Amino acid sequence: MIKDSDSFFDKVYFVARLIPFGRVTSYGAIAKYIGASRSARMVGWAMNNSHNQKEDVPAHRVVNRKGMLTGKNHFKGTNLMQQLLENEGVIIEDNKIQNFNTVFWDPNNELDIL
DNA sequence: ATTTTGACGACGT
DNA sequence: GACGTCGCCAAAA
Repeated sequence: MIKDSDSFFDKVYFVARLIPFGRVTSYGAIAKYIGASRSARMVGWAMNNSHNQKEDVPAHRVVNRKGMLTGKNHFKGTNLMQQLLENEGVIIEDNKIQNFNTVFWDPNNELDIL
């Protein structure tokens, strides 16, 4: 479970790793869940830094609130992020998740069922 | 040390 | 709904 002693970044990584296969969430949703609703940008920054983490973070499952793959240029290839998502059954077209409403996973709504 | 730049998002116009 | 502003705060310049 998340402890208050965990740093902001650690919380972001923790939540990101909880995203189920084939589901996605938004930076803002994560930020809100960890108690920093107005710091969505920091979540994005955390993702950018996620490759430094010991355990890999499924950063490809995190998009902005519109469901657009704004961070795809931060991945190796030009379409790696999209590839990974489509591999999980997510429909993507023009850098945007088509079935966003169905694959969206909000930790605030679904994680607190624990 | 100061300024700019973002994987963002909520609001106001 | 498109567009501009503002808040947010860590890095890089």
